[in-house]
Amino acid sequence: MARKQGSHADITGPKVRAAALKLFARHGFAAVSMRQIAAEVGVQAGALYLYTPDKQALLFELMRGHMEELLADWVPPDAPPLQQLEDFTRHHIGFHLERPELVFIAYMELRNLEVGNFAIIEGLRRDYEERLEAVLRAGQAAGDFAVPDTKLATMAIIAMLTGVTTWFREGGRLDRLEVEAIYWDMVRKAVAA
Amino acid sequence: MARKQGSHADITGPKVRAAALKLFARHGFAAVSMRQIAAEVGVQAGALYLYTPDKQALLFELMRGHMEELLADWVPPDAPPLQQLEDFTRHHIGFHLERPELVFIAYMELRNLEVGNFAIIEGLRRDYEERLEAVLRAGQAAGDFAVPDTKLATMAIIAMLTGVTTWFREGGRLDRLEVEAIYWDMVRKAVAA
DNA sequence: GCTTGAATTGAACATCTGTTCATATAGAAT
DNA sequence: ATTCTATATGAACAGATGTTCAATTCAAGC
Repeated sequence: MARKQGSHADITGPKVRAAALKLFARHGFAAVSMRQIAAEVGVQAGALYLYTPDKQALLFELMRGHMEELLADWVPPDAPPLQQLEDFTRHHIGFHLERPELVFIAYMELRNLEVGNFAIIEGLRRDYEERLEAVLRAGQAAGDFAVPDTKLATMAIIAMLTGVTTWFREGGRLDRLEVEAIYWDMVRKAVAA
Repeated sequence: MARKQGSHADITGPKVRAAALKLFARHGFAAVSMRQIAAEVGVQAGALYLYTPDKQALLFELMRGHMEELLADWVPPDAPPLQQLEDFTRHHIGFHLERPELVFIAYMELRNLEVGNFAIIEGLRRDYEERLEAVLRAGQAAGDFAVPDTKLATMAIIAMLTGVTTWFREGGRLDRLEVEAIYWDMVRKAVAA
């Protein structure tokens, strides 16, 4: 029987995830203690275990949620490969710039996942890469692209685009749309026939 | 007065750095204890402090050595910008593939550096980026390249090239020279006039 | 054979780790 | 007013943490 408005569970739960996100991104999973997360939430360490079975699950759920949102948020539009690639490029940059902390965690904390959890995240990542590679293969088959190796091109493009999160600062010299345009220019030329 | 051959200091010192390198790369700086490093060396934890003032210095010296070697190992050849860029591309990939553990640490453990150490490593990294950007600017001025923004192109190229270390496996489908050639093809086209 | 001193041990330090659980609190439902 | 229960506390657990240092080892130089 759920409590009504007075209940704190609906508030504390998200706060725990938000605190873990912030602190893991800032200091790294291994360097953050459950007591630090609890302090950020404004609660004692023991209370965290009402919202997560353990510390590992806190990390895993952040990463799983991120990857599943990424996969749910982009499907290739019904358009020629070149336009699909532009859509992918702009979406990848935009999506990642909106979630710098999750991106950081998803790329840096893979080695702190237990083997089973790692396999799941790796699988989701491969699904995402596969979507881009399918676009490149289609464009290659259609003669729109000249990509000597679609697998390498996939990895190269994703690494290049994700790198934006390492230097982009809101309010800096360029806004997101300008960055998207410049990167799309480079991607387009890199795969051009 | 240094001991002669029987001395262990000349052997244990490098072993300590090698053990730290291996374990930091595998599990992350924060997740590795001094006792684990000592066990890897075959020594007790206390003995490590004959070779490093503390754990932080162990990390910092690994990163500093890596960045300084990188900077010492590549200077632009006396050649046109296009050829300088090819040389940079191939060298960056080759250098990084030869040191996967150091690369991993240099990119993942920045947040575990104390502020002063962080500033030093960041400075070295900027020096390296500046070298690539100078090549791009020269090529742009000469009309060889059409780069809308040399700073962004610098970051994009470095991210793309460094990404190779995340998937490359020795003995895989492609060898280093093939990878270098494919990446050079993409870089060349991405900046082409 | 004795002395010297670099190299190493192993115990000790105060503090922190993730997790559990009996107990307390306080708002909602009766 | 009383009961109920979701929510939270705070102490306890067994062990790990980085670092220090007196005591030990043992080969080199005399």
